[in-house]
Amino acid sequence: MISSDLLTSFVRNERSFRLRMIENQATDKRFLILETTLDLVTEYGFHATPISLIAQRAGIGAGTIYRYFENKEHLINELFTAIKKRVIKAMLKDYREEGTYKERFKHLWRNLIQYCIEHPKEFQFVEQYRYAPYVSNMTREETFIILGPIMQFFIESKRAKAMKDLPLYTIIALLYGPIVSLAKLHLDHNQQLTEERIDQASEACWDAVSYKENE
Amino acid sequence: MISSDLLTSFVRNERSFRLRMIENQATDKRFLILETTLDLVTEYGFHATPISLIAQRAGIGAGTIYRYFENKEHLINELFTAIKKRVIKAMLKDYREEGTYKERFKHLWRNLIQYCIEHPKEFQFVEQYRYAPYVSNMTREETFIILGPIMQFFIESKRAKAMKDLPLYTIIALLYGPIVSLAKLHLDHNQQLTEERIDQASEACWDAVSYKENE
Amino acid sequence: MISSDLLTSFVRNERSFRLRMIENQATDKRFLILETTLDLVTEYGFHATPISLIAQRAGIGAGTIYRYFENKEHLINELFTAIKKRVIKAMLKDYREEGTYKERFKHLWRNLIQYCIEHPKEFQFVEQYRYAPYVSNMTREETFIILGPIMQFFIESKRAKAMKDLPLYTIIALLYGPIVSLAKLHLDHNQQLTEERIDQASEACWDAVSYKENE
Amino acid sequence: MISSDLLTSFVRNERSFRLRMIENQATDKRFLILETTLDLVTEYGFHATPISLIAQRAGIGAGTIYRYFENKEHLINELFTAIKKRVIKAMLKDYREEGTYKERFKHLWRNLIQYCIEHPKEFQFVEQYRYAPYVSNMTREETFIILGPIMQFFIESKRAKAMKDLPLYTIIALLYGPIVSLAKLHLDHNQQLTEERIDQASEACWDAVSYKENE
DNA sequence: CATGAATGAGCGTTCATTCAT
DNA sequence: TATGAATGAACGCTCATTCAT
Repeated sequence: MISSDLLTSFVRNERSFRLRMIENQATDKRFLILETTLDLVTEYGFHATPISLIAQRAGIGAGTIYRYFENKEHLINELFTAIKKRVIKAMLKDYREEGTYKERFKHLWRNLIQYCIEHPKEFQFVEQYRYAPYVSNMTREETFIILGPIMQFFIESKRAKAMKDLPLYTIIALLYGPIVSLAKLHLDHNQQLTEERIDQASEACWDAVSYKENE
Repeated sequence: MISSDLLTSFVRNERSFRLRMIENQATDKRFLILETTLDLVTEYGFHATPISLIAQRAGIGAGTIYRYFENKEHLINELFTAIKKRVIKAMLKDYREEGTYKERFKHLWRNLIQYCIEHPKEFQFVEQYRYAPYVSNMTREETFIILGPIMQFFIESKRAKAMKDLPLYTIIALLYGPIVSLAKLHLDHNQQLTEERIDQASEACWDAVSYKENE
Repeated sequence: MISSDLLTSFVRNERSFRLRMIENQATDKRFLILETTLDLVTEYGFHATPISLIAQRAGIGAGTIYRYFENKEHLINELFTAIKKRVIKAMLKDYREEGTYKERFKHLWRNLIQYCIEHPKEFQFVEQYRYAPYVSNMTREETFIILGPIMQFFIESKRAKAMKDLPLYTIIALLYGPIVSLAKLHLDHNQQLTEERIDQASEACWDAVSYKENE
Repeated sequence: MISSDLLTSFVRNERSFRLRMIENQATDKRFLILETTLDLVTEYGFHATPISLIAQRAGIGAGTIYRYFENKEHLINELFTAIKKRVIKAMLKDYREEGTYKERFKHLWRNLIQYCIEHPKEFQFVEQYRYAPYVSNMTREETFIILGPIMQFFIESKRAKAMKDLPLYTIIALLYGPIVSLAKLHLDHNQQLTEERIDQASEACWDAVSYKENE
């Protein structure tokens, strides 16, 4: 005979298990919709991927999408934010605040370009909708908040005279710009961006922002 | 009585004059449509600018646009090509194959960023539709043909050991990438990209692609 | 030890009690749905009040409504009938078959207009859906059955020469029509329908259907 | 040989003829849409008659409707106003400011009920949408402006002591209410509203608003 | 050649209804 | 029995494109 406590406990666990299942199912469906949207929007563009197609490809009803996202614009914005977070996370992967500034820079820089190359859809999506009129400003501002740690690195590097005393915006442009261009050229022309080339480019970028004597 | 030859000649001239007029009118109308499209597409985005609005703003009938462009996609593509040509032309403005490589580089680089800043609509348009799925690949390849002279400069610079021996793609990415990023930040955040900052950035770009000892 | 009879009886009572509870709960829920529907439909109109909203406002699940009503149309029809019954009941409140015909008429008439003014939602609902295509004819015929007692009054009044010998339909129109119009004007224009004005109007209505010399 | 004046005149007439044709075509199409809408909305109700059905029944494209009406709501509102104007016009048909007040009243009253009976669709439409939430208030106010002449009649009648000194709203309710009720009953129950019955009813209405001694 | 009225396919979105839990 | 997530048909509306004038 099972003790009443054990039974109660079982029932409670059973319920919380179910709740978790339901929650997970919902999360999964959200995720499914987002990923399907990413696929299609990258392939066809925002306006050429009707909600109905997303639903079809996701294997769900069109109306279901509206249970998870207020409308198409919100869906895109959430996808945007989700990807941005992944990008930042990837960039900071295995990053430690140790070693020379150059080493730390190269770590971050390579993480980022690696992600762009390995996740072409995410990269294309972000680049395509970066300044599209229907990506809300709030989303763009959010970006800056999550970018905080990286900004901190730049500021420190400048203070330590490892980097030139350039405005933050200039530094970002000098480092992020080439990544975008390289990734675009890589993906568009299907030409191999080898380890060697990535290294060359990262060295060149460091040359752009660092003092010459500062090796 | 007028000689038949003269009359024939007059008639021929008359006709060719008319043809030229018509041609010019036609050219003007093409131009008018393209410029109006640029204005509207930059402001509202491709899918938010109906053909009817372009016609209205251009002061012509909607059907007329279809006499000059096969359809909306072709219109965008032609606009894309037209702007690209203007960009290259602006980049090569006052460019002479004289002086040091650095000087020549800085001339080209500044010409380009200057154009982007002074022609925000053209810049935004190109950036926005650069990798949009409905901009045909042909157009993108055409770009490379008109970019010929600039490529030539890079090849020469490398040969003269003024530039590092990097793949052309890498060089383009290192120089063009920051321009795009800077211009975007400038236009988006309305923060002044002063002469000083432009110079700083161009110096940094040169540092990226040139040998350190190579001043 | 309890006698088996008593136990049986207890169980039976227990069951019938439960049944009654369930019945009451069911009745309550039906009522709750109907009232919520009335509120919302009056405020937003039939097609602007989704089932889901009714469910939400009623604090129940959307599916539950379908346990009580076959579909939305049936729900409206039942609401219609329910309100009609209330109207008739209100009209006959404190009505006695005594006094002069005029007095009795005025009692009924005032009861009716009073109800319309005091229950604007019910009034509006009935008026709005009176001849809507989706209110079934059966419902309208039912009205006539419950209107029996009032019809009786008209017939008697005519027989007693207190009322003109007009067709029943004409009498109804002459008495009910002004009530609807007055109530509509009252509710729509928020102008006070004072006791005095109600009395004036009821007198006028009596003048319409009674013989002049018949005071 | 035709004189140049005549030719010019012909051309001018020709053009204006064409313009008129175009104008008429447009007017005709507007009218066609309005009448088709009236038919369908009366039959099925506003929300049960999709734009697509109106287009189909009118033999035009769905999009065409939007060239003539901003949206569905506007279409309904314009139909509402158009019908109201017809009603007022019908009411004032052959009306002269001569004869006794009673005669004049009966003329107006009979005109109105006649119109309601002879134009059941127009009548039903107005009654159905009179206080529907999507009929704008402006439209309702417009009604009062076109009703001006009739209001004038009431005011004069009261001043001449032909009518009781009742508020205007009360008079309207006493006279218009029965018309609506009679017409509804007539149309709903398919029972003949004979000349005799109409006369009886109009007499009764006059009794309602006039002084007894005032024959 | 230029026009713009007409078209209708196709979109985003809603919501009555179902059904697994 | 009650729920509410899921569905998908159906809606209002837009706009690229055509074609009679």
